Amino acid sequence: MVNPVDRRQALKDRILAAAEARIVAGGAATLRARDVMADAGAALGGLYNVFSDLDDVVVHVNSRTLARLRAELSEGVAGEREPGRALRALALTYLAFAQANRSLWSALFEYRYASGRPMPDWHLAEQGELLLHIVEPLRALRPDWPEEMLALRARTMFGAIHGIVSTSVEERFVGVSGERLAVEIGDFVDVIVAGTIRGTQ
Amino acid sequence: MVNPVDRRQALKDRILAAAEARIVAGGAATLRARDVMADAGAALGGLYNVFSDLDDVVVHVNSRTLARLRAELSEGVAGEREPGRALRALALTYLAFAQANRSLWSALFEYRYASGRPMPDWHLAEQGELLLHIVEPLRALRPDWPEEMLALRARTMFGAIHGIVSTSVEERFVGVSGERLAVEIGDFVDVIVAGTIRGTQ
DNA sequence: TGTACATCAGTGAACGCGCGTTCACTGATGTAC
DNA sequence: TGTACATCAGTGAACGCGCGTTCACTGATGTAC
Repeated sequence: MVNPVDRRQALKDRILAAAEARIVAGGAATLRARDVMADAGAALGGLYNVFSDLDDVVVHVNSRTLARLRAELSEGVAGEREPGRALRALALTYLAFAQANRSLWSALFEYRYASGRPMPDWHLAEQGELLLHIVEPLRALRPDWPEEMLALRARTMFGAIHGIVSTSVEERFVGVSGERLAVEIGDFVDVIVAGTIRGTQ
Repeated sequence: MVNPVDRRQALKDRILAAAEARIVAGGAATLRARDVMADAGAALGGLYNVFSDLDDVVVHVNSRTLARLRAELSEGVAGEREPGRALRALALTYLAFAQANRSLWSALFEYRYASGRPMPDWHLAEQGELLLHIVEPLRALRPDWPEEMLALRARTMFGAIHGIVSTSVEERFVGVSGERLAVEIGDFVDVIVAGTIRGTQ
């Protein structure tokens, strides 16, 4: 009756949904194979039929989170014709996403494989595509820059905004209200943009 | 002959030195009580005579790392009378420290207690003092700002530089040579400083 | 100086348990004739 | 349509082990007399 490929996919989806809910509730570090499979309504061993191991499950959850983030970033800049405003919108959307998805966002950037294996290349490549969202408006701002320079500056901007956001999400140092932080990040981006336009090289 | 308080302190020091070396070699996540105590030349149980648990050892290593970092930051700005140059020096010193102490630096900012307990307050307070290094030149730049504003901006600057540095140290996205990164961060700080002087509020 | 006793830092074998992963089994589904 | 057989997704009890932490013990050191 039911296509076995569909059944398999359905199980995968249920596992990912369960794992995602568990990460939202308690963070990736406390994720347990037993809990996930119980929530997914399948036997423990079933996990290893459709994923290579528990780390693999987390990476796939991260991949989904990343896709959602990228979709929200695209939506966030939609309609911003002025590149400076687009960069501002990206940063603020990034902040809003991190605040609204604390645990999933942390898992995306802090989770490490057990035994120090590196993350799989396909997922690192996905993460790298985050920079494309920044490169575009940056190119509009500085059409004179070569591709390499654009990539480097996009990386720097991402790092800076990511750092400010994570300092806040992890509640390091003084607490700041969400609104005040948004203003702070907005001003910050404006300063960078002004400096980028002015800059000569 | 030997003062028991000294002996105790000597054991503590040996444990911290051993733990530090292990973290340097393999990161805090792979730190094992057995390895540390073997390296320290003492029995496994001895750890619990002088520290409350293994997490406690890591926090004390982090505390030492932080002290070294702060010392290097102080040294890095020494003699910089111009506040803009001082901020630049702080950022570049921070980068150099992170590059020269990858694992210890990661442990300092990424390590989490098992079972999700929060870090002890005394250590969070120590971390908070990092901001003081930034507040000082910032105040010289903008004597008109109230204390609160200085604290907020210091936090933002720290987050931004920390984010750029960690993006690099964790080797996320495109690789960049150390020298190129230093130039990038230097330029970045200059832009922020220029914007800070110009800014009105 | 010598003897008996008290203290307690230091020891390391043993405990305990959490948890990822395996694997022999089963039963539902599909296929051949 | 019916029967025998093959397949394989799905099962879950059991394995195995890594490792933090404990605790009854010991022996070196200090103290009293």
